[in-house]
Amino acid sequence: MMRDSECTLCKLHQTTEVVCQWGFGPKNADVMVVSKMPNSGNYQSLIEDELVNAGLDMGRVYFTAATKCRTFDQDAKNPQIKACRPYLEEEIQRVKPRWILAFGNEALYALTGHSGITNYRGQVLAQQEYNVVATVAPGSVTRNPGQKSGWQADIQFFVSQVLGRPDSISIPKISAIRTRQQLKTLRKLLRNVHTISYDIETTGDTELSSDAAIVSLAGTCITNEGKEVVWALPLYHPESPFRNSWRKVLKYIGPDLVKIKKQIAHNGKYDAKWLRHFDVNMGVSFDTLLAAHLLDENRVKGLKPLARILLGVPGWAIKTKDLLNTPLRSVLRYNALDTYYTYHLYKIFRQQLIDQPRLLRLYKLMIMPANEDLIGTEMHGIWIDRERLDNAIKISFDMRDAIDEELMHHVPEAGTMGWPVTAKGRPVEVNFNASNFLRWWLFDYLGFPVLERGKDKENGDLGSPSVREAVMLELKQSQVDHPNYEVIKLLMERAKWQKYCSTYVTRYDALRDEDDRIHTTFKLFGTVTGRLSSGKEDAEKVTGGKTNLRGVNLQQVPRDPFIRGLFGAPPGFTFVEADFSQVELRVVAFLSRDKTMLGIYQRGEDIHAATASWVLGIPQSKVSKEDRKKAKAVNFGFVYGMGAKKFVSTAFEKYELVFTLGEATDIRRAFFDRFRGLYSWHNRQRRIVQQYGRVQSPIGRVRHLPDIYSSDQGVVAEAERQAINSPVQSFASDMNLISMILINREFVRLGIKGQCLGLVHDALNFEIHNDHLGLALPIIKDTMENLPLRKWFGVDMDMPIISDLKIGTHWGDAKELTVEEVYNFGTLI
DNA sequence: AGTCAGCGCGCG
DNA sequence: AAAGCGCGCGCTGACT
Repeated sequence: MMRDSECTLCKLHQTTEVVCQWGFGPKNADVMVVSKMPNSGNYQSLIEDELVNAGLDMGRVYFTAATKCRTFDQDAKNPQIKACRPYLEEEIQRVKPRWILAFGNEALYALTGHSGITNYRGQVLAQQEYNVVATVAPGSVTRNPGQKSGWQADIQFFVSQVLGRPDSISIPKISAIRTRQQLKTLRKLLRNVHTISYDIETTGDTELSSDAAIVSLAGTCITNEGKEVVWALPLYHPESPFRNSWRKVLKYIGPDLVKIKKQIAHNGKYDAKWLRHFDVNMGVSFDTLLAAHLLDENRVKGLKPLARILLGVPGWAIKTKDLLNTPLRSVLRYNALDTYYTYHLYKIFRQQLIDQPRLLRLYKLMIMPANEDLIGTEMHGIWIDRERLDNAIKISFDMRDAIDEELMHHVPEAGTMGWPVTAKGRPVEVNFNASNFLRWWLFDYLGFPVLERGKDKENGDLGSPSVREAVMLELKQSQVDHPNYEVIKLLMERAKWQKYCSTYVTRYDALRDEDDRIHTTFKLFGTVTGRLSSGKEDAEKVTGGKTNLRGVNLQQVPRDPFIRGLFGAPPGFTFVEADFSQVELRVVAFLSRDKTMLGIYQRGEDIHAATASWVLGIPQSKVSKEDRKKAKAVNFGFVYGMGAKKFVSTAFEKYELVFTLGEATDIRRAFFDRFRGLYSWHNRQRRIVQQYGRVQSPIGRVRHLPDIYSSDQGVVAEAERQAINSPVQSFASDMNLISMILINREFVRLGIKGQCLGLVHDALNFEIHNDHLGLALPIIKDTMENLPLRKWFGVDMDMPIISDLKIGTHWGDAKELTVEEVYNFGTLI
């Protein structure tokens, strides 16, 4: 196959200026660079500079493209990439490169068939006759400068692979513990070390499943004489000499293991939970993942990419999903290298933290103590009322099925004209979820108007008609006279029950342990602002798998008492929710120094009620709960940079309120007239992020915003809004985290039987023994309202902070306590 | 049977 | 010219 300037294999030839442009470079090159399309001068020199900097000789590089047509303004979609592949294959056959560097998703797809550049970048993807390393496209780096450092690291990695450079850290000698004698020696060693970096390999998804076992345990130890020793201990692996006695072996070395002063791990909460489950009370005094995140919240945090980028070591991955069928030798080597590289990352991150004392303080005072507390929270779990759950499951399914039955009356016979078919040509099943069937039925068959569409398809077709809630709401208001009007109302009601069935009640049931508790994972590295995220352990994220999934998101339990009322405290205990009142807006007032806002809080008023009374023109005493909720959307939206247009849509979608664009513009203007200080604060944040490329919360948590240097105005504006929001969201959630730590400490000190069950951004949930409520409630409230911010961080919070407490047998029906009740609980009952 | 992207919606 | 911020996850349909 030769270059064909008349090529019509795909539609791109219709719109391109150059059809089928061949690559260039020496015909015997052993390195090939493949990008999205024949590169423009700018990108070409950007790439060449990077490669030369990394030490690659351009004389051995051939440059070409995934699709051979020049298509500046449009992306080539997968069908077009496929159509163009023969040309690329022909080129590869001729040049015969050993190494190929792929830029962007299109090149990745053309070379490997994978898509999803963020998942595949920066690693060797071995193909038949050559190796591929992929990274993001140069265009995406200029658009999002935040990607630049990762992009450079990928290119450096590629070049070091091509050149076969010696690794900067040599692979250590690993002692495999295979005999009783060696086990004894290991125990002796453990008694003589002050630092260990440790890691385990496990059988399954969760330590709570009945067949859970630890396959191997490894460590990198530093002896009191300063010697590094790397060892790996086989446990449950089939080839392990300790296969049948692995728990005894663990028990044998456990006491010496836990006594080691410095315990380092990467995402150690995971390992610590497993070890504690098997009675080895291991801790984490330095977590390299958490350090990496605190130092740069945007970076990749996996051990492998960190080791690649910072230590320059080659990959050492094995298939961790199938450890029991992997030779023991490989498992032990893998396990040991994890600990060895973790130890070296520790040395780097420790130094970086020492160089940034504010971050070091956050790390020592907040991050690591919180990590320890969360181990307890996750292992303890949250109690779910089984009787209520059984009932809720029944009702949810009954309601949904009853609605389905109603809806079926409006469904014609299968195979009616136009009824959608599967790829194989069979008629699809009736499906009232957002499916092809529903779209056909609603818009074609029943004839409701299409109000909104999703993104256009890859082949250029129009996007599918949207059936999202806002669209249904619009139909509900505008189609009253439609003969099938009731279908709309039924579908909206159905969506709620369907979500309950699929996402909540059945999940809760599947995840409940034998003590009716649900365990989730709280990530301290899940968000760029420092909030926690909640859900599954990364290791347990298996797509398609329906069984044995641990972790539900405890931060998105619907407020509907029907669902929230399922969670609670077991008999003898009380559920307590402690909520920071309007904390983000208090922080906004604190940071912006806006006089009106400061006044509202200093007078002890409620800002949402104040806004509601102001917008509606009624006295604050007449503001209803609903009005206040609406005002909340106004406050948060405008404070964080929402425009009038977005305000119109959220007001309708969330509250069914109709504003014209003009009215919204007026409200927005009036809002900033009222809170003038917000203007200058917004501008200040913009200046700071423009100048430094980052912003900080009052206690020093950093948000890096390299996108501020983008050439795209939209991207810049986004970074500016993030610069406004981040310090607020970050500070508010850190206040919550610090509260948890201090409350736990106080509980321990006073022997209070109380357990923190989790954090929901600006709220803490507890389960407290009934006998200790009188003592615990004031501790919770006092701690949250009087955080040692001045002592710990030199921050003077001249702003009243209020914590509202609710108690009940269940989360969903917890009742708010008055201040009086909080402080006199013991005597009031 | 597993993987992936897009959509949509739960929470703060 | 216009632009709220921060998350996790279930379902569908296309693909391998």
